[in-house]
Amino acid sequence: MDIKSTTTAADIAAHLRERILAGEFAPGARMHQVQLSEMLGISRTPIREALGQLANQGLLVYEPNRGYAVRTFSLAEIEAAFEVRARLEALACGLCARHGLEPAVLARLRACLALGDRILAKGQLEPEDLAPYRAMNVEFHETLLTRSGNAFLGDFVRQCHNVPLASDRVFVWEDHGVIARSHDDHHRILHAIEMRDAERAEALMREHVRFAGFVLMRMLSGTHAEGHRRSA
Amino acid sequence: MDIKSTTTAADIAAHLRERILAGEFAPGARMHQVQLSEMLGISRTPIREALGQLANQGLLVYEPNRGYAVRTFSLAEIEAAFEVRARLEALACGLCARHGLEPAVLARLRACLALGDRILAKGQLEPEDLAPYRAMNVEFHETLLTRSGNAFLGDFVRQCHNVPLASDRVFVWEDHGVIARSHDDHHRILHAIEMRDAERAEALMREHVRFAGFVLMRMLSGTHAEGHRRSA
DNA sequence: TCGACAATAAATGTATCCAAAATAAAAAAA
DNA sequence: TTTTTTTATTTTGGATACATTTATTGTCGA
Repeated sequence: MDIKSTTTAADIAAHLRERILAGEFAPGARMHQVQLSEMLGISRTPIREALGQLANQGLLVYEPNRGYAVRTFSLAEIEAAFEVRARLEALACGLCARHGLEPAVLARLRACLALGDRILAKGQLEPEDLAPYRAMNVEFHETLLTRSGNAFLGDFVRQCHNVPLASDRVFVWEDHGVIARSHDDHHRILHAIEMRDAERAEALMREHVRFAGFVLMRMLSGTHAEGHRRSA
Repeated sequence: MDIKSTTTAADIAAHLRERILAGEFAPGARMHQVQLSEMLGISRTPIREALGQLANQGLLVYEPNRGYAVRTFSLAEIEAAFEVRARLEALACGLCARHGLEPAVLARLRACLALGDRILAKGQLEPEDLAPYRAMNVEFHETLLTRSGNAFLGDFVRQCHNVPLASDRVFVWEDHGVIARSHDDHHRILHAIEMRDAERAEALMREHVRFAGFVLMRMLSGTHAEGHRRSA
């Protein structure tokens, strides 16, 4: 369970981050420094630095003289994270539409849409298609964030993105209808960007993220069945 | 130049943060660990932890094997920070209007407005009124952020708030007309919240912050001789 | 049996030491 | 003189040792 020999604090943080998001460290679990240092074969100093980074990224909580623990996110916090994401990704989208995107970037986004189309055209989501679709989805959103020209958006959205991942790992986006609807959003969003319609692109992305949040909340809470209204 | 004897890494980070925002460490300046440890009379270990925290908060930049340096913010980044702030504070404002605020909170906000009214009623901003007005302004915005019920908003906005402060020119809002207009915004914002008009509260706060950003950008991009360092 | 207090164990916080990398400086070659 | 190479110094990164705080547990007393 040791990591590669060239270990810097950032590497350790990334390593632990993966394992936390994978659910290997349960929410609320204490992150003992000596235990981790023995587990990874590294001294406590870089471990501490990595834990501090993760705490500042919001994945761990820290109490003085009591150490770090995996942060637990309430349902309300997950909802709050999606609310913020919706606004920030909408802003990124609007910025992209406003100042326009380079042809190469647009081509890459269109390629994302085409891949999603191919996967969804089967009418059913094969298990082996899940990872490619997720990667495509990440690239689509990340591209808009980075190409918005506003560096804060990406940083904050990534922090928000961790929240549901760290809370519970019992959700899979396997519902074909939900994904198809979400992917249709992508089409309309990119179209609005190409048309340089910032207002529309912004509104579409906001609802797109809010819809994802709604679906996730429904999966996590299990009972909320109230419909999610979408504006055209 | 030493700090209090009970020094934890968080204390050191706060201490350095103050001094960075006060302009004591110029943007781009390297933060030498041994130098800081001698300056503060503390060993390097907690210094390193504090620097890591500040870097994660976005006040410092870190390069492996080259250490930390005070981050420099371009004009575009300052503008970007205001753009994000505008959306996030608008969201906070809308949330407050949507779910309503407790009477005690509303009373506190009204007290803020009253204080601003008293200060502005003089027709001219006295130097001794600047600090109280600024404190009032901070309390007004912070209250809405914390009472929005969305913890991410406060965290992110505070990070954005550091950006213009960390630029090497910090300005005071000395123009009576600008402050009067800004304070009038406060009135209209609170009124919208009291009326539970979330849409309007959101739009007002968005424009309010954007206006502040616009004014600041004008000051920063114009002849920098007009600016005044923040007084201690 | 239950609670309070004390002693032990464990974990965190800090300081110091050593190694590796980077920067600066000095010497050698063109 | 300029460039390159080598050496020395500085600075950061990691490991270990010590101090302080917290948690656990065991004992005593009511």
